[in-house]
Amino acid sequence: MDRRNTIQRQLVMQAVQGLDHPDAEEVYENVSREHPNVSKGTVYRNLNVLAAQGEILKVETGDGADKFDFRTDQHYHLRCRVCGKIFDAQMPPIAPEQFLGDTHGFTVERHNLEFIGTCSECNKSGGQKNG
Amino acid sequence: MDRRNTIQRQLVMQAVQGLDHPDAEEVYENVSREHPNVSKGTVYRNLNVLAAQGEILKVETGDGADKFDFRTDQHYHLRCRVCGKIFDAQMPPIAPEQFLGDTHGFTVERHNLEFIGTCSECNKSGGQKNG
DNA sequence: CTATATGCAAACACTTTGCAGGCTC
DNA sequence: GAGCCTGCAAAGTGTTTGCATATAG
Repeated sequence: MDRRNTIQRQLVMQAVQGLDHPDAEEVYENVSREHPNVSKGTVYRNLNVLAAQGEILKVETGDGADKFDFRTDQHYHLRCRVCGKIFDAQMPPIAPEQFLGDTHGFTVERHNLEFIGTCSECNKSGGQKNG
Repeated sequence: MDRRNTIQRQLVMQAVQGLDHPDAEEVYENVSREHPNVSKGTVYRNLNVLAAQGEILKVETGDGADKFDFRTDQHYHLRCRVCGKIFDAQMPPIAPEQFLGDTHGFTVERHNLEFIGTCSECNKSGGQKNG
């Protein structure tokens, strides 16, 4: 766990902070713009390192590529099922564990709550998709 | 949308009903046991058709392969971050939308709530993993 | 009969990894 | 200067798809 503060790591961190729920590809493009020599493998590795350290959040949507979030406090997301974009939900953290019955030995560590639907952009363009 | 009730489709449906949150691979193995000629592509296609028709539920965990669920009523899952298995949560459906503020034009259609942690099996074997 | 479904294999999207050399501390 | 980190490219995992043929309705 003896981590080093490489240029590449800093660039990846800055990209995540400067973008809105980017995926690895978007982070790579953003970093590449100024530093074309940084490889995609390094971007993936650093995203994982930063997420493991808790400095960023990996958002596994199960719908295409994973997204990354500079907000690490407990919060929830809206996910558009048409374009896949993620938005922060305006909603306070809840304690759903209080409604949870017997878990049969399962130890709950955290929870995810996501709202699925269509974003305002996709609503406009009438872009529908089965769902 | 003129669907046909093929043997393969029925076999896939039965496999999902007979297994506990299987992924496509498990469904394929289960079907193959008695019908080795059924191809994996057909299993994937039918899982998607059945999910689109609402006869089964596709559970996108973002952690490895998608899982499938014969329960289609609103309910929640516990997901083990060590072995990836999914369990039904003992918890009534909630209406989190009532806590949700301005969505800026995003139309919410449904929500997912999942609890992440370690299952009783993995607790026993002391199988830890970063998390 | 005809459109939907199948089997097969190749292609796909996203992510991880082995290796030799480079850089941080 | 020890060992984490990088760039590159290849490999890995899970899923979709093009095509010719088969089959449900």
